[in-house]
Amino acid sequence: MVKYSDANLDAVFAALADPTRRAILARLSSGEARVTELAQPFAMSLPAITKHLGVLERAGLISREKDGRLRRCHLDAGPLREACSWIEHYRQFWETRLDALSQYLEENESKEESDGNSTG
Amino acid sequence: MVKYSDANLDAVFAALADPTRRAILARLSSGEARVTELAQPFAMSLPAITKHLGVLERAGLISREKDGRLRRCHLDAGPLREACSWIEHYRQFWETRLDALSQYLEENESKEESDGNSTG
DNA sequence: ACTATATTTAACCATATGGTTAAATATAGT
DNA sequence: ACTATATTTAACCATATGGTTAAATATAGT
Repeated sequence: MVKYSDANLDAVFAALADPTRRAILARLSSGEARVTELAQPFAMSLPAITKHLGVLERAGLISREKDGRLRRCHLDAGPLREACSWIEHYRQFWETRLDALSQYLEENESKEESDGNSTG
Repeated sequence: MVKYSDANLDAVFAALADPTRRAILARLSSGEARVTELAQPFAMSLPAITKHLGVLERAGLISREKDGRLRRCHLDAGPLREACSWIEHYRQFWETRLDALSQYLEENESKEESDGNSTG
């Protein structure tokens, strides 16, 4: 029953393709924050953050609410639903280990814990 | 227990941000295909497709196997796992309807079917 | 060897992206 | 009104992206 547009997916995935923006979303997942608060952890100018917020807002992932001279930003996770459902479609392909890479990663993850094998 | 690099997520999400590339992945999910086969549905030159395949390959989402003068491409869904798990992290935010947008969309979806309310 | 087919590479172009600094805007506090 | 603070806008820059056409490369088929 999905009726979202492809264009929306474009914007959402593009927004997620930047580590600064993912970090901003992560931050907002623990509650709303003002722009300066969001900017604080980054070695980047405020205008750069404003731009990132613009990208996130256009993707529908956050909204900004004016509150006096500051703007409170909060997470709008809605669009992540369609992104998730797009990716989920491929779940079988990494879960059933149809691809070698996934298998390789699996093995390495286990090795990290146990490491009892002298395969090398 | 995720240990993937951020850079990898960047590449994966960026790769997914293009409708042509998502369509290519969709196509490959029903079995491997040659470059010309993949190119066929698109009103776009072959070199453009080659570039898209390059982006997908660099993101680890496909691999190309040389087979005579043609190249068989196949899906490597592995990297989608981390992308999925990143997004899944936010699942609560759209499922518990903490955000107004998600709620709004929900309502509109139901309204499409029932439409018995005269709330306006 | 020659020709056709499959694909990539090179060179180019327009636009988008991610950053900067300086200036503008809006509100809060006096 | 003046000053400080929060944020955005404008102008700019370098690089990335997504496309093009023309040429190169590799293999298949004769």
